[in-house]
Amino acid sequence: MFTLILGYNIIMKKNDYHHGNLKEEFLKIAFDFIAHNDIEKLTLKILSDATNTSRSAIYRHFKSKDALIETMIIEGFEAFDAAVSPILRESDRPLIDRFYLSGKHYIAYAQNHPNLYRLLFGNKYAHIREEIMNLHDERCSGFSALKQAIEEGQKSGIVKKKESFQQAVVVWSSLHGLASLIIDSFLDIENNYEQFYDAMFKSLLSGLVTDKVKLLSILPFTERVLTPTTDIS
Amino acid sequence: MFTLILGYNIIMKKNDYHHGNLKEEFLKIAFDFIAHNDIEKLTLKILSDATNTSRSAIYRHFKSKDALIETMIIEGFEAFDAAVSPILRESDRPLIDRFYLSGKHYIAYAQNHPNLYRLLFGNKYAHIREEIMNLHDERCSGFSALKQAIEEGQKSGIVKKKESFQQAVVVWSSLHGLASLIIDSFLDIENNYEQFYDAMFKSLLSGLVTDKVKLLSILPFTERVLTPTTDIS
DNA sequence: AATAAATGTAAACAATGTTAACATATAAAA
DNA sequence: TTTTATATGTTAACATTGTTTACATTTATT
Repeated sequence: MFTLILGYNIIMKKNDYHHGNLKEEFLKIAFDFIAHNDIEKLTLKILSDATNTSRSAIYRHFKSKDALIETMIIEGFEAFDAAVSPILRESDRPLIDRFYLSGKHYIAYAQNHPNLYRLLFGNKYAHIREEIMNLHDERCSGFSALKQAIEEGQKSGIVKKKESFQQAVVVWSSLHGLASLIIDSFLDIENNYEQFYDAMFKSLLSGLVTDKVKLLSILPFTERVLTPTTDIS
Repeated sequence: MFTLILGYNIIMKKNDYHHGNLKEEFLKIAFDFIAHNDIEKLTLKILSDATNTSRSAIYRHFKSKDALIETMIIEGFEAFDAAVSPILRESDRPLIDRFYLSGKHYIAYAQNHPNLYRLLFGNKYAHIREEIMNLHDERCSGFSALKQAIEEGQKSGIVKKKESFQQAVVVWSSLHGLASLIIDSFLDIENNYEQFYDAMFKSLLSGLVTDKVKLLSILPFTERVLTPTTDIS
């Protein structure tokens, strides 16, 4: 046992050997850290200090720092997916509403968890991400949910009958691009990103939807859900 | 003077003090390096080794590593801009062709210079980029060229009369997103990115262009320039 | 020719990820 | 229960990195 001093007062005593669940605690601290800091700033010292362990204790639970990051990426994708893709599968909701809402959740999640989003989709740990997943496996369920929703729209005559993979890439590119521009602060209108998303959604929709549906479905939906856009004509 | 040995032969003699133009040589080596390697792998040791100087020589020419990166960002944006935005200003070329070509150059430049693209638009050195430029100053001429081209289209009745800034953001987001997905290898069809770009361009166009132009201008242009898309209907 | 400025070097720092040798607590086997 | 193996923790040392300080040499200026 040793005495842990917090601030100026002796607060608690703590068994310094066999922490209990150090592995989970490392992960929790790491996720807490990137909630407010860039992933690049995360060091092993931060983790050992926060757990009152030695600098090499983490190597009993992760083979390397990269292995810790790998676990974070896996868990991160699960959390991201849970926030975005279930909406696409809500078959009782109108398809276009599902597109709109899941995209909105995509942007919102990126904005609320910028460091996690960069960890998942950025380049720094791409070598790790590439090892554990690709676009076509089931772990990337968000993309396949999008593709399936597009195919559902094709069957019901709402969506143009093109290659659904290509269509999904177009949609995803736009979302990823807007999310990236927002969180990497290219767009300085910070808390009003919705105007950009709505404008982008309208554009995407006009590219996706069949001509015969355009006049029927879009306009009522536009009035019902979208924020009004400034028409300067 | 000292003898520089390259390979097994004594090739040249070289004054080891006062190199001449070390600053430019550091930059050249750095740009050459990121042509084939990630910017994160660039170390000061690589630069000093390549110039046969000491590890601290670079501090006579740059205040810090970040200052070197800053210069690279400035010069990098100039090169990127020169490859993408002049097309938008070629007033003798049809506007839609200009949109199409400059976007294509955007994607191609990103694909051919992935590490430079990430340096310019990624998060790692965002703190440096933010210090030296923002979307609204003239150094970010690519964006304002896009915005101006959109406004030109509005005047001639081709482009919908909405907020041109918003429209430009939608276009840029899509390009940035697609470029990022390509260079961060989310799309494994490496050398056939054109199908994605063409699909995206069509989608963007249908969002930008006025209804009355849609049937007149797009279809001929589509047949003239775009690669045919697979229609699975 | 003397002096100042520019440009180079060498040596040392702290921070980082990592490993090796060692220590102790817990679980399993006797 | 005792013995032993395994899991988990510590300490000390490494090389690598960006950086600074003190010093050296070349070039430019007076």
